[in-house]
Amino acid sequence: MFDEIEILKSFLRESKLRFTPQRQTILEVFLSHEGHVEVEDLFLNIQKIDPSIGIATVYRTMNLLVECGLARDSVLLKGQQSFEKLYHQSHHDHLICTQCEKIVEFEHPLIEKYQLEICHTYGFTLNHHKMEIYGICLDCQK
Amino acid sequence: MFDEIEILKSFLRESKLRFTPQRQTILEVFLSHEGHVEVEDLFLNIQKIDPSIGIATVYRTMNLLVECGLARDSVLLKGQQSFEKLYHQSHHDHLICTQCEKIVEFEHPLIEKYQLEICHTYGFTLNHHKMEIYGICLDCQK
DNA sequence: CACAAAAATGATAATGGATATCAATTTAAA
DNA sequence: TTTAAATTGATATCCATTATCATTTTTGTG
Repeated sequence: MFDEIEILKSFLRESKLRFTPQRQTILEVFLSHEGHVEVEDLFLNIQKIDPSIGIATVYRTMNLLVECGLARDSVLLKGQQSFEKLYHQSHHDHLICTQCEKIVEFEHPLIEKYQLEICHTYGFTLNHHKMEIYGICLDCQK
Repeated sequence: MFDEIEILKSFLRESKLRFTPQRQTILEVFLSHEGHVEVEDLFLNIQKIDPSIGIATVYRTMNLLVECGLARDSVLLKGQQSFEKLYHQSHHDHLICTQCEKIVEFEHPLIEKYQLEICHTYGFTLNHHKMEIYGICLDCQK
């Protein structure tokens, strides 16, 4: 919580931008969400705290959070733009139920290893990866 | 080429829809593309063959192709809707250069194996998966 | 503390991709 | 051939996101 605000502050300082109450509120509400957040949900929760904040500022600020590495675009929900936390999150992949759209996050160390192999084979320098497995969860199988 | 048209035809028959010249043209142009196609590119190439086909028909037909399993939404390019072939394609994952956006398709048998393990752990029935590795390709490293 | 310059904000207009509408055309089947 | 249903293309509409702009806020300087 503390760290993230410091990261945003120093990013803004370096870019000659300003740390404003609106930006703080938006960051805090974003951090309070687990997993993947759509802009709409984010906006609703932000307005509970400060109804004067406009949707344009939310979009602008979320783009800043992506730039400074605190958030990234989540590619799970196609219709709307959505985000997930990046900093202080252990890397995880996604198991997605195709029926109820439940999302489970998981880690598998060997997948991390094989992606290195693959990069080597094709001469790529590894950056990051995304893996999504689609299936039907226990609840929906009943 | 032949198979795909038969699949579309029988899907349309079952749904009491009709196989039209426009739908045939759109399917053929779609199949002639390798990898991931944006609607815009698809539309341009369709118009070279039949300039009277409208953009609405392209969207409508692509949705039919997704419904009958010949295509699926590609999640690589976020801005525009884009598609990739599903039928007669061996399953592959993607290696993406974050600099030039080049896409290399690869397969790794062990990844197929570990996703089964993961599904078992969480009680999911496996459906399919998607994996994307991001890095910098040889050309861009120079 | 006051003041000027730069940046941020909120309201709203503009944009652009995707979908809905509708009159005209085409198709299938009787 | 005739009729009902589906399809088409043109275009209006929708809606998420971005751009614009007048106003407000912030920062830093004297």
